[in-house]
Amino acid sequence: MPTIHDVAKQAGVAPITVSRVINNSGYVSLKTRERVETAIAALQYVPNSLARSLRSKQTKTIALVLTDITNPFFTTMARGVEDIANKQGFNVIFCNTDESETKQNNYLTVLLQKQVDGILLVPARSHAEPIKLIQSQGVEVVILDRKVPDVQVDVVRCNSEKGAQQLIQYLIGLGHQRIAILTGPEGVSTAVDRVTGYRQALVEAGLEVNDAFICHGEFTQASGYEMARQVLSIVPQPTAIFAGNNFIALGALRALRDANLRVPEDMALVTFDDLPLTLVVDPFLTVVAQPSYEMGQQATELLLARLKGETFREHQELILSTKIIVRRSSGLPLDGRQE
Amino acid sequence: MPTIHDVAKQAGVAPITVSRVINNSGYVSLKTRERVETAIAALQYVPNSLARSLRSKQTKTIALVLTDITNPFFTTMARGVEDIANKQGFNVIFCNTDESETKQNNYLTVLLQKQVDGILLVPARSHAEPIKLIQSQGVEVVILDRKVPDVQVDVVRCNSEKGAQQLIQYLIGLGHQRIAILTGPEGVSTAVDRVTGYRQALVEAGLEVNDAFICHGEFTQASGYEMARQVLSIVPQPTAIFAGNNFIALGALRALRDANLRVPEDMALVTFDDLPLTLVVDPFLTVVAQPSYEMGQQATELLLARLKGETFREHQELILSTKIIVRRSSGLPLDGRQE
DNA sequence: CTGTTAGCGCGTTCAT
DNA sequence: ATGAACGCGCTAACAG
Repeated sequence: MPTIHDVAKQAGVAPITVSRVINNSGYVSLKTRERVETAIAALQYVPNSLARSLRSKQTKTIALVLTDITNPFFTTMARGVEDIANKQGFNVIFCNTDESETKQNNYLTVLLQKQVDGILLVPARSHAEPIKLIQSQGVEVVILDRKVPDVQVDVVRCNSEKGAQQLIQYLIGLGHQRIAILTGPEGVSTAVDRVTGYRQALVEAGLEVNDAFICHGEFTQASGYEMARQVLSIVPQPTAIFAGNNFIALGALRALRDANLRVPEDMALVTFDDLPLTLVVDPFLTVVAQPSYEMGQQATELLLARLKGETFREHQELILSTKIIVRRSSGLPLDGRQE
Repeated sequence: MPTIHDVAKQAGVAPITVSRVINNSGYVSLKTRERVETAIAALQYVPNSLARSLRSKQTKTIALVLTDITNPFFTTMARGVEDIANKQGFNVIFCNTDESETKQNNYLTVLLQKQVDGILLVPARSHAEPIKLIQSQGVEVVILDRKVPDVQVDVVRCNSEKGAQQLIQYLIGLGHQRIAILTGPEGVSTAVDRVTGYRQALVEAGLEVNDAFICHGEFTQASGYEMARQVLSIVPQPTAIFAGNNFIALGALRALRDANLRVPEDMALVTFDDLPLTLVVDPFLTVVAQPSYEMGQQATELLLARLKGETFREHQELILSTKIIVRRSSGLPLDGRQE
């Protein structure tokens, strides 16, 4: 492959001049520029960004490390990240950890070796060490979607506690008293916070909290299915189910269908996170929607601002607001039902 | 950040010795190795893979360039790629082109600059140039899912023509005579091939091909919705709809629901590609399933074999077989219907 | 506006 | 079993 030297020789200039043309840096006369560009085209020259980055100390690349690339919540977030990054001349590397901290840490190591300028991290677990590792290498990092204790770092997320609380308040308002919650692992902040919000809503309404109605599993359809079966076996059954994310909701929906329970007539179902496929799922789901695209955008802007040298700023926690979207799956007030 | 020199100094050895320890290459005495490893840990040394790759001429990284990262068909494929690549010590960079050739070509340029060892490409359009560009830079490439004319290259895909033909044969067997096909852009081989298979099945059954029943759009829900509305306005209406991919099927399903048509009682619906969410979609869809995970695996193995120097082999086209999965959406034989 | 010098961090080559 | 010298391809810093 041709190098910058070959181009320089062909154009009859010094390598640095070629460099200036490529990067639009410094002064180059129009005539020289044209000769260089001709040579570049003739040789099909492609700059080696490894060499460039080694010298310039920046890769113009950031990474987004997320936990489930099959979930539209995260792919939408990824779009937000990519759009902002590209606009500012940065490339994005996507890494999928499958909610595994081991996979996550392997990726982080690779990314540090590759000298990415910054990392956007949806942490698989609430541990500070991986974040501190990144920071110790002088690489900027912003945490997305979840919070992590005991570490100074920028965070962009939504308020899971409040979102859950409001959703449960809504269900209580419809007359529900036995509400089950099916959510993610205990080591993940969003899963835990949603339970906290759930408890608060019940307590403030003077309702009893039944621990059997609180299920921790995975943020997957399969786990949602299992957890739903589990709570359905409780006597007396809940009258409503709150799914901790969109995939859990889909799994729960299947379990309800298999149990010949109609939604919402026999069981109300609500969830966190909207799904693009939500409009083919019957019944349409009542959800707490999080602005995932904006979360990606904001986190990226924060990261890039730091890369531009705004390191003097305090670390900040940006909390975006959620929105309840009421659709059919939450049903009508219970008193209106004929049982 | 510490470099290999810092580690060497700390351990009282030459940099090259540290290199040997890191890469497990050459002879290093156990004692020296231990001293070096202690120094690495103490300094929190992370090797710079830019420098390493610049020197060694390989990045141990391949890229997967695909057209829609929100589609489970492709994310499943991505898993297949990643699993094989990681097993062989390679990292994977994922790039999403949104079916845009412009985006695709931008990514290809970036990837070549980053000196990836190989590229797996789901081409956005049937043009040979992007592929020839990659090859001209001495980078290995394998084409996935779609075929491209006028270029010598490895391809891993399914037989869209045959899959479509079989599916339509099945519908004809049920008694359908007016079947509409809603598929992707005319510039994409899979979209075109599915139409070809559709035509063949009709012709061989002695049925007339009505061009109004052939719709090209995008491989998206929105486009599926629009195309479905369009064919529903034709008099006489089709009795069955064949969606060119899973997202088109979901869009069509919504359109049918909005038009108060029941599936399959009023209209049969079949599609290419299975969906993990298929089990929450009502009714369950009859599909031609493609082994997307295996496609990713096979393509990666082919690519890595080439990277290991098996360049002498002829370029090959690997065609994996599809499978018809009959579920409820295709309905019963038409004669059995009461109309 | 253009060029010279030097070096980013690492691994290949050859020597000891 | 270990090390010295060199260069991968590029650009920062300085000179002119």
